[in-house]
Amino acid sequence: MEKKSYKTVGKEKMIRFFSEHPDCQFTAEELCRALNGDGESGKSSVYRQLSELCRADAVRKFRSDARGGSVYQYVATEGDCRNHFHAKCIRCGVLEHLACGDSSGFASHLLDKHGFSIDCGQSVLYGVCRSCRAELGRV
Amino acid sequence: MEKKSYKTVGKEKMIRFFSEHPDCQFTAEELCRALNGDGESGKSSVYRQLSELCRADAVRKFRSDARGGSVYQYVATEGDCRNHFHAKCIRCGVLEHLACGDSSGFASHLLDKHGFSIDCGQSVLYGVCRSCRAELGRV
DNA sequence: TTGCGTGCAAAGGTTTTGCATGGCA
DNA sequence: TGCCATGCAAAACCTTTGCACGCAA
Repeated sequence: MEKKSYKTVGKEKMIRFFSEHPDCQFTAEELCRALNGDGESGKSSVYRQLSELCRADAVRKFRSDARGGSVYQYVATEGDCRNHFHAKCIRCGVLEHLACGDSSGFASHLLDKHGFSIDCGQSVLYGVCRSCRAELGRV
Repeated sequence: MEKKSYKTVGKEKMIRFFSEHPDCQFTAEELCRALNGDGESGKSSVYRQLSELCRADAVRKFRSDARGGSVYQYVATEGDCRNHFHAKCIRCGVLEHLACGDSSGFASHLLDKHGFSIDCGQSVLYGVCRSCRAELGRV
């Protein structure tokens, strides 16, 4: 049994914002600010829209290890991101899609040798990206 | 500049409790109960001890996906864990240390080909472990 | 008109912080 | 004796829930 759903400006604004920033992660508060101007109004609506989008697999929720909250990211091409790892720079925040052979090879190795079936969508590697390493001189 | 540190019974009890349960994860509330008998006294001390142990890399903090809290797990071999990946089962919570050649090989590949310097300590791969896959039948 | 979406406020849970007291060195 | 660790309470924080109103269909 499907539930009815109305098309509202709030929902559309969130989906548009997400689709315009496919590789970025946002906290709920950042989304409130981006969608409503100030940061106070409409928190509950943002949370309700987010949980609905998560249920529909259009957005993925990550628990941010840094601080107590969560971050949300658009799932642009659904099937795609499920099959490769992601590396997130802890300095500039960029998210890189590791869609290369070695990435999937490593996943196969984990499954074959360790019996571990990785959920790539949830698995984010943290480190420092190339350009930030250049800025820092050396890591 | 090092900070002084006193050896107290509270700290010792926590470290002993953790070392007696090396592969288990506990919420802050569970630790309060285990260390103090009841569940109410000494919450703040438990949190302070935990954050100190996390800073010392003796305990690792994971955000529990179920509800808003975190779980804490003892890190048996301290320095080692900085040089290999970890895979955490999203079903049973077990943490596997991927201290094999392919693991470090993948890290080298990320550095050489993608310019990405991974911080293994922060990078946890999420998936389903061997025994849970067996229980589930198939994944 | 129906009932879903919204905004506001309040509640819920987890973690942090302030402050006075107690205990280690 | 100095100062770190503790316990308690209060605050901060993120998220969920209740309720009345507005708006889509």
